[in-house]
Amino acid sequence: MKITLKDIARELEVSISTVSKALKNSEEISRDTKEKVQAFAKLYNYKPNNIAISLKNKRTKNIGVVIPDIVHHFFTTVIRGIEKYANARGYNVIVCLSEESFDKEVINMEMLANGSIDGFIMSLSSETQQKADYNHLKEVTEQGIPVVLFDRITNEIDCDKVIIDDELGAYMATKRLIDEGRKKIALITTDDYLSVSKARTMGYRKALIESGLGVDESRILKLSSMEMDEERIKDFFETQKVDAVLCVNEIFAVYSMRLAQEKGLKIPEDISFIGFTDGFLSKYAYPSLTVVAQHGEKMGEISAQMLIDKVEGEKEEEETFQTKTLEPTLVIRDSIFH
Amino acid sequence: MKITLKDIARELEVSISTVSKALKNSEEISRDTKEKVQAFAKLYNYKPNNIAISLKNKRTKNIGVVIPDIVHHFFTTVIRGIEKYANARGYNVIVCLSEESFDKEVINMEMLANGSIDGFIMSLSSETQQKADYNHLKEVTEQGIPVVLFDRITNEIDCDKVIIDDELGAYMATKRLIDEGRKKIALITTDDYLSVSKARTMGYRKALIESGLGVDESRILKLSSMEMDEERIKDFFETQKVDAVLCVNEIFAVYSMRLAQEKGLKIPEDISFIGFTDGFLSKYAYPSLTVVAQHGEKMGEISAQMLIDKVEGEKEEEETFQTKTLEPTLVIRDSIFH
DNA sequence: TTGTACGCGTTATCAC
DNA sequence: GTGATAACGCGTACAA
Repeated sequence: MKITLKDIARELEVSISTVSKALKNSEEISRDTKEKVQAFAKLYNYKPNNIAISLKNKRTKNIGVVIPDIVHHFFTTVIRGIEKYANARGYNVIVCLSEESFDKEVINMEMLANGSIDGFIMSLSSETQQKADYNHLKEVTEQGIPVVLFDRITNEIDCDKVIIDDELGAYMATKRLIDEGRKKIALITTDDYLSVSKARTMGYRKALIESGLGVDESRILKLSSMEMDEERIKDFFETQKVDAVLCVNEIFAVYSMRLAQEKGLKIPEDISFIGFTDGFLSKYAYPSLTVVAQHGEKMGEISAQMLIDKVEGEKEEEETFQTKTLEPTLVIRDSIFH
Repeated sequence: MKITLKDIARELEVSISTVSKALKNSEEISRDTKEKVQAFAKLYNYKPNNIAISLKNKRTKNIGVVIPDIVHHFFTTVIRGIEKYANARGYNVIVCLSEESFDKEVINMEMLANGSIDGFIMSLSSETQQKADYNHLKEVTEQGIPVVLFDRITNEIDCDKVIIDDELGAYMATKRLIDEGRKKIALITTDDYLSVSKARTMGYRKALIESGLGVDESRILKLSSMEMDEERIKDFFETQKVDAVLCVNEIFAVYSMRLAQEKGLKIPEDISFIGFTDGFLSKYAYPSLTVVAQHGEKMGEISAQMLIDKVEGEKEEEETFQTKTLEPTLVIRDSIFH
C-alpha cells in the first residue's frame, strides 16, 4: 500500500533520519547508502506524506475558494484561472459553494479555517452582502489567514481585493447604446445590496445623465436575486416600451432578447441588447449578444497570485493591502449595430 | 492567532491530555476543570487542527475531483452535486482540472494521492481515453485509494462507476426525430475514443437501422475534440442537406441552429435539432433546444455517495464494485415539433 | 481525577 | 557518515 520512511528504514536496517537524508541526496550520506535507499524507495514508489509535511511546515499548500455558485460562467472561469495559477505554484484548490447563503458561507469557512488551507479566495454570497455581516471574515483575517476577495467584495474587511470596474463597464455599454441613437434604455439588474449591481447601476445612471437623456426610474427593473424571474421580466416588457436594454448578466439579456423576438421585434433594428459576462450563452445566442467582458480567468489568476504571494511572503513586513481593478472590455456582437 | 491544546494547557497549568479530555466532556475530568478549560477554549476560540487529526486518523476528509474541464455546464453540475453531498457528510472537495491533457491528469492525481485526499472522483480526459493508458489509475487503486469514475469511464479499471445510458439517450432522441417524420438525420459528434461519443453514436445508428432508414455515413460529422470547430461544422452544412440534427453537446447544437437560421431555414419546420446536456444554453437559445438531459447533479451526488461509503466502509469486506447507470431524459423544447 | 507516554510521518538539529 | 531526539497538534491507553 503506502510506504513510509520508517518502512524503508526497517527494511534496510538503517535509521529513519538516514533514509530521509539519503532521499534528499544529502552530502552527509555515503554514496553507497544513498544508492541503496534511493533504489529501494523508487522500487516501492515512496512518496512523502503530504499531511505529515503540512503538519511540520504549518503549510498545507491548499487554498480555499468560497463562491456563491458554480454553474454561472463567470465563477467557472474564475475557478479555472485560480486553479491554473495555483497548480503551477504547487497549490491545490478546495472549492466550497455558499449557494448565496450566509450560513453556508460561514460553515464552509469555519470548516476550512482550522488548518485545512493556507488562505481564502472568495466572493460574497448575496445574503452576506444583504445582511452586511462580515464577522466570519473578520475572525479569519484576525487569525492571520490571508484572504483575497474578488468581484463581490466589501470595504468592511481589510484584505486584498480584485474587481473589475463595474461602473465603468456599465457606463461604456450605456454610452455605446446612446451613441447608437437609443433614447429609451432600460436596465435589468438586482437589488443594490450586491456590490456589483450597485456599481453597474451607477455607471448606467452616469452615462444617461451625462448625455442629457436623464434617468427614467420606471425603466429600471430590480430583481431580487441573480436567479431568473421570468415572470417579472415578462411583465416589465409588457408595460415598458424601450429601444435598448442593459442587463447585469447574460441570462437576463438572452431571455429578454427572446421575449423581444417573440413580440416580433427585430434585433438590433428595433431594439438592442447588452449584457455582462462573456460566456457561451452570449456567444451562441441568436443573435449573438454584445457583452461587457469581466475577464474572470484573469481575475482568478490575479487573485491566486495575490493570495499565494501573501501566504509565502514574510509575515514581518507591514501588512499592506491592495485592490486591483481590471478594465472591462466591450465585446461587440450582433445584438447592437456595428 | 491560532491556539492549540498546548497553549491552553500551559495557560491553565494542567496537562495537554487533561485539556483534550475536558474539551470532549470526558467523565474522567472534574466538573471544575472542565468548565475552566471549556470557558478558556471558547474565549480563545479553540478549534482542533484538522491536519493533526488527519495525520492521526489517516483520514483527510477531503475528496479529490479530477475532471477535464469546468466551463462546460455538465461538469459544473456534477461538481455541485458532489460538493453538496460531500459537504453534508463533512467532506471537502479538491478540484483539479486536467484540461483534457493526459499529463495534467497524471500530475494532478500524483499530487493528491500522497495523503491529501481519501478518494478520487473523476472523469477521464480525452487524451487519456485516446491513449488508453490507465496506469495512473491502476497505481492509485492498487494503493488502496478508492476511485469512482463518472461519465467518461473505462472498463480497464476495477472501480465504482456512474454513467448515464448514453446509447439509450441518443436512441431516444433519434427515435423521436424519426417519429416526427425526419428522414435525413445528421449526427455531430467527436472521435469514438471518447466513451460517451461512441455510445451515443451507437444509439443513433441503432435507431436509424431499426426504423429501416439506414445509416448514411456522410451524415455523421466527427470533430476531433469537444471544442468548437466552427469551420468544419459550417462546411458540413454546406455540403449536406439534412432535415434533423443530433449533437453530442449543446454547443454544437446551438451553433448549428444558428447556421441553419442564417441560411433562412425555419426551426423546427424545415429542420429540427436535439442536443445533449440540459444547460442554460439549451434553455435560453432561440428557439429553445430540445436535449437529452444528463442529470449531472444527480451523477455527482451518487458518485460522492459511492465514494464516501467506500472510504468509510470496512476494508475487510470483499472488494465489490458496481456501475450505476442513470436514465437519460428527453427535455422537449421548441427545436423540434411538439 | 490528572498526568505520562506514545504514535501518526516528516524534517532538522545535534551528538557520536 | 550515521543515528538519536525533538517537534509539529492531537488523541488515547495506561499509569499514578
